[in-house]
Amino acid sequence: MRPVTVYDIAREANVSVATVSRVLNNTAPVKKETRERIVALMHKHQFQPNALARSLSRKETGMIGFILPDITNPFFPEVLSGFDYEARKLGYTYFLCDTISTNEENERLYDRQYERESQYLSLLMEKQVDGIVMIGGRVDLAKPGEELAREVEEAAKRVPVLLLNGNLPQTHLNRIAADQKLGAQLAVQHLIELGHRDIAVIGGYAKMTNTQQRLLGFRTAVKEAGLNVRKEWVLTEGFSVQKGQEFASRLLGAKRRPSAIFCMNDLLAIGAIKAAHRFGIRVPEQLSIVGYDDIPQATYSIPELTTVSLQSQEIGRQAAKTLDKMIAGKKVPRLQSIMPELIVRETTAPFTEPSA
Amino acid sequence: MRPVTVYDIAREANVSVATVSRVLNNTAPVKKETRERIVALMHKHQFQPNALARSLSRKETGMIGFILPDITNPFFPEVLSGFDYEARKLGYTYFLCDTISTNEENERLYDRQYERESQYLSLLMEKQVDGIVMIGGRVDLAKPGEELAREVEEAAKRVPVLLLNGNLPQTHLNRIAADQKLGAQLAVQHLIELGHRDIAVIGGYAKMTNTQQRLLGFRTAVKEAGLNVRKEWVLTEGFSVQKGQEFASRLLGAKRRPSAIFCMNDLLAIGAIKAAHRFGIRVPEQLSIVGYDDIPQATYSIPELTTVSLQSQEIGRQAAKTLDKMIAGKKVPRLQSIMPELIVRETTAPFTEPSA
DNA sequence: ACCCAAGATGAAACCCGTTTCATAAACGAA
DNA sequence: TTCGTTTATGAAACGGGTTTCATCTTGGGT
Repeated sequence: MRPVTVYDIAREANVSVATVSRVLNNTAPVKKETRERIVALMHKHQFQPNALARSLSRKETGMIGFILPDITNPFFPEVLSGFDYEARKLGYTYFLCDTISTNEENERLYDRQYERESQYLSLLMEKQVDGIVMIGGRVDLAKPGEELAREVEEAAKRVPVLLLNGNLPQTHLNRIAADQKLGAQLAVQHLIELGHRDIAVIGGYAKMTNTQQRLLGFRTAVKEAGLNVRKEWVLTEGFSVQKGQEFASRLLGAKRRPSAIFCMNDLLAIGAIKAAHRFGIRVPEQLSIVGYDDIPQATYSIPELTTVSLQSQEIGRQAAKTLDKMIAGKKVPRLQSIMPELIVRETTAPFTEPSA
Repeated sequence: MRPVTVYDIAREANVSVATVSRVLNNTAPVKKETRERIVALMHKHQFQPNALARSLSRKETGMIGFILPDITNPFFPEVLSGFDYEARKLGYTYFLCDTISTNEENERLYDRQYERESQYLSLLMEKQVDGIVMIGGRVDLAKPGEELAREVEEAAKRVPVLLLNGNLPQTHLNRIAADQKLGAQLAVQHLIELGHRDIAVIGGYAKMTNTQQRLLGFRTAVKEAGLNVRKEWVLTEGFSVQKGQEFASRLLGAKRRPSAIFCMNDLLAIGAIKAAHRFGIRVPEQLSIVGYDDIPQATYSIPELTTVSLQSQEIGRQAAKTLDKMIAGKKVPRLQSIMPELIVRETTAPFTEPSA
């Protein structure tokens, strides 16, 4: 059966479609009696306005595109859940756009991510979304090719675009980002206060803005304490538990080993804990570990992770609110900083001289 | 500036919009020369067809609604990622509909879930999605009120609806589900083969189909082995790490304690490991633990979790493929069963008499 | 009793594609 | 050369709402 339309209602109520539209949207006064008649008919037929038609003429859809690199990385569901909370309140629905590629074996490949982002960008514009938020991927690449950046800027001319936790150098797009440098500083200062002097960093990707920022924070904190950074204690290129385990094993297997490890995210930290366990090194008594992100899993491990909270949910919430303002044509600050916060749990302890 | 439309292209190319539409969709032969002229103009103006208008007349949108209870529960991103993979290949975009409520303090509330599901159901129909997939929530309630079930059925009359890992009694909706009973049996049989005779179960919600099925599997396996189930060793109502810790603490604090615990999901199992750790009980030497779901986090813990894999990604993939068929009007089996698989890792070991 | 503003409503245009139907031209077979 | 197909293309309707503009009532003020 054909769905019922405003025309059906209008005909049966002996009014024009204009009047039906008016009661539907409350956009002009309608005689009480007429209104009631129409409302009654709508209920009777379970009338549901066709959002496509409505959006087509209104030129607004209430739809947003949310582009992220990998939904199975627990950091993103956190952000998303904050975003969802506000977006829902504001009456938006959103398309989830995951840019990761997986092959038939479910292995995650990050190589075609930028291509995916481009595809989604234009797909979303065709779908006439009211706005787009991007997190990770290209947004977090320190030096994207001219072309990549231009595409995003091009999109931003047609529809509000908001970047989360990243940047696109040489563009001036609105963004919300945690202060990554500060976050790293917080973590490292904490270790230093505990008396650690031999501190390693693991993880991240050298090309990423966020990684560079965190590394910068690390270096700053270390230098401020009058210590220096040992090259072989800076291991990058990776963000997974697997990688964390690898990196930490390399550190712990060496003749001279650090007494503390700062990890670029919690997944790495979890891997580091596992590595320590394999080596029979007790955490935090013999090795302190700090993570980054404060994903829920940070409290699942034994011992629970000391980490830096990026207030992921908060970023998501702000994103929804800000994008809504942009859509409404209001001014919003070019950059909103989110303050990271150190969460001290169980993987850090005062430095003690190895008793052996 | 106003986006360019088929009319703009048509005018400039001195043809009618019909012809433009034809080259756009390749739906009828167009003279080569004309086609090239049009294509050139499209590129020149970066023409992007308005998906709303197209969908409005085509009566198909390429949009799907994906309703799930809580994206921060790592099981769902897994399913979603499989779904994403196939859906993308098939040319669909999807709305993510999270039905959880969060209050300002970010606490997750499950109380208004069914209400949310209803809202999303009608929202999605208004948006004219081509299909809807539902997982968790109402779909997993053993005895939904008449009204709740009817709503879903009502929706299913207008648009293909596919239920994942659940059921809606008294309706005959298509679904894809792992054999929950079998999964539980696998887990418990494994424990029994290891020599365990005192086995507890924790977690789940008594009202949920999945919980009931798993409980059934548990009971079946136990009885088949000639053992019996102790009431105080069946603790339900919860699915979180927190709850797992609570339940396990209760079991381990009692005078008589089980030698193995079967957990209704991995989160609970992680909680159980933590509890054991608090009690100074070694896993798996003194206590075997089996989880359920095989979320990625199952390998993050120390020791790594023995668990039952529901092949979450596979469920997601099947979902996309099946929904696509339904949309195309093809016949699909009413129920597709996914075989669970036991993944033996490190939290289970042969039973040994307490040495004390 | 008279006028103006506000209330109530309809006709028609508009949003931007797709699709049907009709017509004209080109092509190949008889 | 003629007829039946294809090929090529346009006019117009359609999908289902919103919105502008015009018209006709009413109600309140004086």
